[in-house]
Amino acid sequence: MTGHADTIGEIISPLLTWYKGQAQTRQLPWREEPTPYHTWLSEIMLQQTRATAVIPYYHRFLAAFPDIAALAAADDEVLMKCWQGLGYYSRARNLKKAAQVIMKEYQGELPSTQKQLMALPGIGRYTANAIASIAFGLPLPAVDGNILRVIARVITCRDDIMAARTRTAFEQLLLPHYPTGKDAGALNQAFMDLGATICLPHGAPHCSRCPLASLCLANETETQQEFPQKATAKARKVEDRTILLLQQGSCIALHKRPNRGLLAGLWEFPNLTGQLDLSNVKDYLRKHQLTAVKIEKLPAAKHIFSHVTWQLTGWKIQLDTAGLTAAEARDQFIWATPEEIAGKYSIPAAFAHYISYIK
DNA sequence: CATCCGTGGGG
DNA sequence: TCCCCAAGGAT
Repeated sequence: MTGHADTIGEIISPLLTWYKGQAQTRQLPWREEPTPYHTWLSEIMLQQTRATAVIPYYHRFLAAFPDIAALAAADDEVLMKCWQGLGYYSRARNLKKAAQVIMKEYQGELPSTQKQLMALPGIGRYTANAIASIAFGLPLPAVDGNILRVIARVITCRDDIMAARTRTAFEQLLLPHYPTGKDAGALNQAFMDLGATICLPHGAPHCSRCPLASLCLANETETQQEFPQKATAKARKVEDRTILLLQQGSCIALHKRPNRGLLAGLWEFPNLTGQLDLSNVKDYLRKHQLTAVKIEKLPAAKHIFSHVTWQLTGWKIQLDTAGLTAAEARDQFIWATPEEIAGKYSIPAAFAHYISYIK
């Protein structure tokens, strides 16, 4: 791979020129005022997430938490409600934890070095380099999926881009060529824009419009589709779950998920492993000392997470007033109004689908 | 190094 | 419908 040092050196200038010439074609709110806080927040939100999905969340989050001090003092329920639907919820918790460290250790100002940034919760090597380059002008390559794809094509590298050693090798390859100051962040963002608009991850890349086309080996050999190489992903597990909409008047039972694992700390409708039939549901109600006035089967649904698939069935159950006083139900559930479901409790997409069946 | 951790868009 | 995958990080 070291044999490609010349090529890497040659892509910097045309890429920067291209970015400066067309940068405004991608209007991204975090580029308007790239303060350290704005850059940090956007980079966290953008982890494994498309820019178009992030934009509305970015605006809402900054309205709720305009600065690091506000974030450090965030109410957890409000914080998670701001993140509802964006996924990878530990990102939100880590943002708050890091904000508290920044208030305590750095007088409310985000630190600028790679080492200090990487010590903060939720910030790894990529995000540290992105913040350090964009917000502080340090010459550090932010090796993300875009850079991996672009470079793998330019030098026709067949190494598995999911392997950590490949990321390290690409960073070392780029490092000696990185500029300082505004160009550092511009170069990282140029790679991101090129990856998002020209050197596409699927379908045919737009090589005719690419500033690197003349020195790209994949373009020269018309092998763009062969890169980047990636180890085949492991098959997802499939799990059956049954969701219960327990209604008491206009209130619905919610349960808080454990603080670790999938959808940690978020709110869910009571649910059980397996596909429950009507007699199973009646057993469940008896066991919890709940009396149903009406039981209704809901349509099946499927929810796909990154590593597991839920095959969902659902039951809508109208309870009589005893539902509120049964001991186990009282301890395990809170009874939320539709307004609280909409505006207060953070309910992930896997369960939010069933909200439409309430009432 | 492998596994876990969400969601929605696009081919 | 199915599969890939997007500005990754923590354990």
